Amino acid sequence: MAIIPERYAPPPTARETEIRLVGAARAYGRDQEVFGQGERCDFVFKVASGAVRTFRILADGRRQISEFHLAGDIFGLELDEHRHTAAEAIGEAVLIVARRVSVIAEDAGNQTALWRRAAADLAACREHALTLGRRSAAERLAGFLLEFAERTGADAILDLPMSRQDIADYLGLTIETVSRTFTALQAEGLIDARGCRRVRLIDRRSLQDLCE
Amino acid sequence: MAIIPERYAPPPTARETEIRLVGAARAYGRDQEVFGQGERCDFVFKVASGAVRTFRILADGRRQISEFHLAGDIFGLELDEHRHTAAEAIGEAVLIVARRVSVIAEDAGNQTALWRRAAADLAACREHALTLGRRSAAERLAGFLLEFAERTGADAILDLPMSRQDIADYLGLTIETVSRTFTALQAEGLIDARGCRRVRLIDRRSLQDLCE
DNA sequence: CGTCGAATTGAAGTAATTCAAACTGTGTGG
DNA sequence: CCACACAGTTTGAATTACTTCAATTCGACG
Repeated sequence: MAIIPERYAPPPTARETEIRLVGAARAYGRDQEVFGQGERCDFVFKVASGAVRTFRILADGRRQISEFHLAGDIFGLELDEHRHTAAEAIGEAVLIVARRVSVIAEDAGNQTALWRRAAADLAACREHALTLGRRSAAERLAGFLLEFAERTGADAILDLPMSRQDIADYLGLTIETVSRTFTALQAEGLIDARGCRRVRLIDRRSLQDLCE
Repeated sequence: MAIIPERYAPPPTARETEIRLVGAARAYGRDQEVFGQGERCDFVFKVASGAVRTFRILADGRRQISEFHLAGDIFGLELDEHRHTAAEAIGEAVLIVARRVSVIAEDAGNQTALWRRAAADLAACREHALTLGRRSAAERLAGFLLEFAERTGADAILDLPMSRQDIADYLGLTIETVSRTFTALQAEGLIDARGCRRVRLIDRRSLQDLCE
């Protein structure tokens, strides 16, 4: 098949695409549940401030964090009637809460935005799957730090809102392995971990190389 | 916040949702590339017969298969201008090839279908991430066999189109571990592997229990 | 029946886990 | 203001699930 290039406007990047979402603000405390697995999904959320984790858990408690949601991110919109994932505030957080029906029952423009959002999340999830399936602990952590830096637009100093346990459950590792890997990256001079929530990226290029 | 249940029509399940897709049929041979990572994504595909793998690869060749696409499945629709994933026919396959623009530049109805498809894929990808991050080899393989059985509507006998290497790269394992795990599941009487492409599910309940 | 790629099996090695102890830093009460 | 408590983190030692490397064995096809 001849692949014939054709022109179309480059789509806006993931996080620029705006879904119209109107609702009330609500404050959540540390580790407070936003919604649980199996609940009806009648609401959609947008992070006004703070951070949220969405995750799936197995019966024996093993947890896989799907995503961390930071200020500006929309989350909690699922296809199914009931939730496949759960969500909790990581620290103090303020969320905009909107009715699901007000978001999905809209015009074609919003439908397109909806699709863009899902497609961007899907691409990110596939990248995450590659990390979980095929990368080493050091590669996972390096990738996580760079991803976080990019998302927050941080220069070199990162203030991580999440605990080591959260990072471990995001990266498919144990808390001990995450901790040891932080230590190792520091020993190699790639990062400077000043306190467990603050990290300075020293050698970004080497971190990048780690993730290929 | 009071969670007020509200009624809305249950959405059709993932694979029922039809995206209008018109295009020409094209035959692919074993392991033939459908598209590569980085290529422009001007086309969308639907499997008429056979099976396709989509995957991401790292610079050193490590591969993570994102999905297996079977008859009726649509794939290859990405948000970005360039492909983040690659696709290859697993065996002989016939695909319907449609222009991307003919799919995304449509009415609200199709936009909704587009979103449903992406949302369903996203839910599946998150489940996959849970598997890759948190499940053991036996749990992964049991889950894979059950997922395949459900998707193909097979009663007990499965005819797997993909090799052990494909399964390994889908499950984030090595080919040897997959092979050993097949042997182990057989030894425990959960499956009967008659030839490496044909599997009979004997104790579905126990397989289900393995995945929780 | 022989060939060749794919799959299985075996033995040794290793990255990450598990279990356990020590440390750190932050908030609290004396 | 210091000592204490405690939750989170780091470090250490032992274990293990999975990988790696190396032979076989299987099975499809000429």
